[in-house]
Amino acid sequence: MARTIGSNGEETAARIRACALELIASQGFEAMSMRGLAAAVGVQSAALYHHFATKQSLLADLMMSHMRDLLTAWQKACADHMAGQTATASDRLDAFARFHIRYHISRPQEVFIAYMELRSLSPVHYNAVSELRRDYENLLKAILQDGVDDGSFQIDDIHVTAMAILAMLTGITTWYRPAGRLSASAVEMQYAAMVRRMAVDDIGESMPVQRQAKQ
Amino acid sequence: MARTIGSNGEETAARIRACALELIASQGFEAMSMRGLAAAVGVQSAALYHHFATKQSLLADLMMSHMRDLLTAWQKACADHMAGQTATASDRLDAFARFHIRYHISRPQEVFIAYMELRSLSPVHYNAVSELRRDYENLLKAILQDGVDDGSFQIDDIHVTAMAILAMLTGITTWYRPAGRLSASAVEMQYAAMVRRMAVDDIGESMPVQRQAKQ
DNA sequence: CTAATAATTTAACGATCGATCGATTAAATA
DNA sequence: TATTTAATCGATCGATCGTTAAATTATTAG
Repeated sequence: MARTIGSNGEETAARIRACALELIASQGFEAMSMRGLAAAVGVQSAALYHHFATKQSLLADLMMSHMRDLLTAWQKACADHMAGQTATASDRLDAFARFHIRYHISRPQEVFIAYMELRSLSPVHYNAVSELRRDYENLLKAILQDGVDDGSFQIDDIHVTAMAILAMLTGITTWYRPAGRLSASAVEMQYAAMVRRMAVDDIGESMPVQRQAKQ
Repeated sequence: MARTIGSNGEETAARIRACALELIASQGFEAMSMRGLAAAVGVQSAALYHHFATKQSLLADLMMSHMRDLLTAWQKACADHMAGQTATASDRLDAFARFHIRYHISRPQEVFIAYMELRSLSPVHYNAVSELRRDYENLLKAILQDGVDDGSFQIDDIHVTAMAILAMLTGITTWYRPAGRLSASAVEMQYAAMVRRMAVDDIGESMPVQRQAKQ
């Protein structure tokens, strides 16, 4: 026999993925040609098809990987930060916001593609990615619901608030640059504060249950 | 002589623009072919070049028109709503948010294209569109700055807050559907409330100037 | 009615697209 | 070493891309 697994093929596949991320993020999926991708990898275009069946399946692979990594990273962040102990809804919302910001700032290309190239996916792949995205959105919604149930959050509509928070946070990648005026941690802090304000209405006259004052 | 101006050409150009909006919004600019656009208009592809020099200039035309219409509409909304009289920063922020939501909800395709196809523009057109976009962002920033100056807003960073608000509001177009669970006015009300919370920190202990309680 | 011009069609150019084929190279097992 | 198979290359397929040139139709001024 010969080359069983992981000799050189996985390394090339990884390089293809990395180059595809860069090219798709900068040019868009439709604008990226397989020949251009092959040239960036340093290989002939035919070699790409040894690792990915079609251009479409390459995009699906990238987006599914991103969503799975995101969900896994959040599980790990949960396990790390609050090992065993139960946290308040406010703390969990804060942790979620900070996690989302950090993760998205550290992977701008994957995030950009995941939100921009949904329409380039075939219906089957679109549904698969959408399902994972819904899972992620539901994580935030569950936190918001808990906060509403125990009276610590004042929210009109869970879905609307969740969409607003996610759009606001994900939008960071459209303007944030590591070499810019603000550090990543400063951005994280400010956005986390805004998320808190969106869920907790600290207005004097309209207060329901007893308040646990954050910060 | 013959057909001087606006006989039939402008009508066709308008139909081209309308079909292009739909196709670009659903497929993306790169994925839309000039032949496909011509078929949607009900004309041969060569006829498109009588009205637009290139595919690129068609996109630039759509995006520039959108940005100009947006800025004009805001000026008109200002003139209508607060004729002559000076409004508080809080009222102006509320008006801006509601205007932005209404305008974007009523033109989902233009908005989607304006935010998604920036990278498909040539450098020259990109700079021109970016300039108009910066003008629009500065309208919001000026309101925020006024509110900070007179003590009615509690904001860490004007730029960050403006980016957050715009991302949050513009994101509405990614999930809102006219036939959906929520009416446009309900969405407008909820988002306007969230914007107010983001600018005005109604927390009890950290209060500076006297408060004008909204709503 | 005629001349001029706007608007559109027919036909095609060169380029590039995603994808495929068979041949070739490289590595690892038996 | 012989054999097997992963990996890549060189060449190319048919389709489609944006765009153009020339011919044709439609419209209006003079």
